[in-house]
Amino acid sequence: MDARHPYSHPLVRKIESIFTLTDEEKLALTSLPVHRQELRGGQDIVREHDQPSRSCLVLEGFTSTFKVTPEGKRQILAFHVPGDMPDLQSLHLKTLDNSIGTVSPCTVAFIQHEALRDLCKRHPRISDALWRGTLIDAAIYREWMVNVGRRDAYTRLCHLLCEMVVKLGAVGLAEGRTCQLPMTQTDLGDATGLSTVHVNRTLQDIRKAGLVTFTRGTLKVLDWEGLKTAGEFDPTYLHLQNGQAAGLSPQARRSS
Amino acid sequence: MDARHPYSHPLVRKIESIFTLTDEEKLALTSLPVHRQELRGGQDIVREHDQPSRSCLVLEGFTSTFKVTPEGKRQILAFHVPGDMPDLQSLHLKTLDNSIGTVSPCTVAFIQHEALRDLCKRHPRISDALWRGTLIDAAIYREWMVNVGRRDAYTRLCHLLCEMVVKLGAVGLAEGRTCQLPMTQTDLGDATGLSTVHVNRTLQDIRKAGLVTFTRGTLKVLDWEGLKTAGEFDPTYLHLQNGQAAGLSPQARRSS
DNA sequence: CGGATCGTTGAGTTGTATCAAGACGGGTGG
DNA sequence: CCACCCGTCTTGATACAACTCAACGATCCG
Repeated sequence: MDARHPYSHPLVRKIESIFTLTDEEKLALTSLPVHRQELRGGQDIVREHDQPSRSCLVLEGFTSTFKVTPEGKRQILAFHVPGDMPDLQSLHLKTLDNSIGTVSPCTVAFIQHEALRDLCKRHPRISDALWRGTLIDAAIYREWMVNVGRRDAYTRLCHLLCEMVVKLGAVGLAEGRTCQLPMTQTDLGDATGLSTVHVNRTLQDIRKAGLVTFTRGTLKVLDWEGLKTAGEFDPTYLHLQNGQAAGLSPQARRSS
Repeated sequence: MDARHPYSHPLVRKIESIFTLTDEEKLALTSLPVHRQELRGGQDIVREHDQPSRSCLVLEGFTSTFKVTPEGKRQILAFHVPGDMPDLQSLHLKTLDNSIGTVSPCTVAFIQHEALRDLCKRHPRISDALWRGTLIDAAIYREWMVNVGRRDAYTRLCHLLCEMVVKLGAVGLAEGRTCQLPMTQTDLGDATGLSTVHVNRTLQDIRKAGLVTFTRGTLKVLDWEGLKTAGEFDPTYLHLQNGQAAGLSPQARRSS
């Protein structure tokens, strides 16, 4: 068990960042029956038009939500980090309208809808917290739409890098402003609506400007203020509590 | 009261398209205290960074959710039609991350968060129905991201027109495949991430192809199958029940 | 030491933006 | 009832951001 997180269950951690759970609620969460699974990178977890009877919780690694157009173009709609439930929506919407796959090797936990529904019925506050989580996902979609629709390639990529650093910082996966980012340039292109070639050239520009170093899997922010400005990044839409929005790790936050 | 809709309260209508409400639930919904307001077109209802203590329900007219970048570019994130609650999310997220404004003259009803929270606590099924509604909003954001990120102008606009016809059909506001669409070409551009000029030229192409007529606020679909194909339109993401997805008005559906 | 995946570069093309100006049409006031 | 105005729609000319195609270099790994 991690000293920083007295309750290691990721759902407990996540909800406790919003309000304090009672012992009964914690017990209900930690005793949820789950089915753990290890997955390689680049695998599908669920596919568009599936009608799953369970949702998944990311324990380790990165997953993405995406759709593919009839011509075979892929649009990544979201990246998910440990603690996220990328297809919680299937609890209320029978048919999936997007696919979910792993970006890097992952550990995921599957939870039956029946168990989740039971949990929500018995614990309305947990139900509300899960609802809130899906509302934040929607807020991120909104911001990504602005990104893709109205910003140029340079701004778009800076914005995405800012978001990833802050999201990872909020779950304790960024040391200072350095983090593991396993996605390929093709992934970044599919997430920002750009071609791989253009992502490559634009990343070079961002590096040349001295904002970050970013080589195969690790991102290091050299100039956070500069990156934020270049990416027009305002973290309001992530709806984080307290100092999480600063993109600092829990340790750094405690000492600030 | 409208013969087609024995309960004219828009929330009752909307939820009853998913499951049957008990009399008690209907009473709780219809007796919600609301504050009605008439608004002209082009007015803001709420603004980014507001912390509202109420949410609004569109009774008549069209509203849009949007954000504006630092350089003044606007991205419209959603259009809302009567029966929608465009800022229901503020019930769980304190600070708004987007603005909402009227596209055409509107009648809206404001409902205090306190009343909504009370309603949800007493009636978990209604709470779930509202949650479901916000999940569908998120599904629409996802589809729009594909639209803006991966489709060309022609396909993008066809897709948007398809969506509007189906959404309006589902609430009984489309006669056959004709409906009122009060947005300007600038609005369409801001929704699709295109410039006004390009929207204009592309609409001309769509008209020339014989898919629609679209002048002065009314859209008439001439070739529904053609428009659907051109727009790569698959209504799964709207998560409608029954024949609503066909884009027919309730009358047409009944007789089919 | 292949083979596969990912990153990098160059050259040529194109979809869409921008700028600028005119046409239309509905509303308002003289 | 006409003149004017403002928002919207339309058209033309030009510019450029980003795409495509194609090839080559780096790694990593079995």
